[in-house]
Amino acid sequence: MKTESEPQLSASLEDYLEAIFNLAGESEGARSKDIAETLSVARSSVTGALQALREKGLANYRPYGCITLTEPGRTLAAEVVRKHNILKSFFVNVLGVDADVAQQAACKAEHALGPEIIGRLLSFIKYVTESHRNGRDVAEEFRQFHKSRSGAKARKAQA
Amino acid sequence: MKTESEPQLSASLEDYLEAIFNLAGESEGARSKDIAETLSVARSSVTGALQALREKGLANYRPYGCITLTEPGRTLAAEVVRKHNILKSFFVNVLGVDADVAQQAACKAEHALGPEIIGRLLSFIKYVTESHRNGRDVAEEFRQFHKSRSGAKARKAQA
DNA sequence: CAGGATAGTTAGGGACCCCTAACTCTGTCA
DNA sequence: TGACAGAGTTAGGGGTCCCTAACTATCCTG
Repeated sequence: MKTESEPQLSASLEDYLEAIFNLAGESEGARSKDIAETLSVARSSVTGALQALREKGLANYRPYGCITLTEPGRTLAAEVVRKHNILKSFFVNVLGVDADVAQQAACKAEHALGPEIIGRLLSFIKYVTESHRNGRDVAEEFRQFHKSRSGAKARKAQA
Repeated sequence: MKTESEPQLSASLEDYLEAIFNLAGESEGARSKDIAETLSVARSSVTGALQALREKGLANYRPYGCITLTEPGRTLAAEVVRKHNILKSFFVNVLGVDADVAQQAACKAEHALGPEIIGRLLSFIKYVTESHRNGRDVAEEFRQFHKSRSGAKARKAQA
């Protein structure tokens, strides 16, 4: 007997889950229209996704009703959000990328990386942070390194 | 006039491009069967992809003929391969992930990250490598850090 | 309460990507 | 040379995801 299979959520459905999680956090339940705006998608696409999420037991949804996540849905969404934040933090705080570039990249890459790499990335961020407290700021050192490198490149290109 | 649009290659077609690039490098032109094996895909799917790549001017292909890349195709493929290698190198040499896990993750993530982040990642690998030569091996330091952290976690979980 | 604005849904269709089954082509070996 | 094996293709179909257009429900305000 198998009431609920674990069907490897698609990247797209993960995005919907994440959006609902974020929107439902701010208010009480998400609105279809806001999900559509968040994901830059037509409202009708949201309806379809909600039906899929309901079938998988991840979202509480009935036509014209307000949208919340089930317990398993919340768990899954939280994991996606966690990945997202770890990636964004790595891009911003270690690599020194702009927040909005990091945001977009995290959104795409979060579907591609498994727990092994995500775990190490988190660990790495902690390592870099501690290096900062220990007076050997790896992130800052790298930023200097990168600046001088790319500066040299740019000068070369201009010649 | 615009003879050749640049249609944002899909992740799937990028994978085909990469496979052809790698296979054609080893011998003279790739074989459909080997592409199918490399990508774990049916042979008929390869035919479809080849037609798409030909239409985009990226692959030289005619039915039953041998498969090579055009000049623009090679350029694009080289860029994909470059991304792939940078990611894999970061996963292996900085994060200390197993080669095969890194390989798979790089394959998925390479489609998600833009030039800005890839560039910085490359820079970061160089930085870590130099830190090694300078007697302050960031990668090694991190591996120790990660080991002690995950060790502590494991011990905690066992208690 | 009526009617309009807005939100949400359904219907229908397209793009992409993959599959299996059945066919055709090609090269090789007796 | 003829026939077989294996490579490659075509036909047909399924799944996902998205869109527009048109319809329906809901809400709010006069």
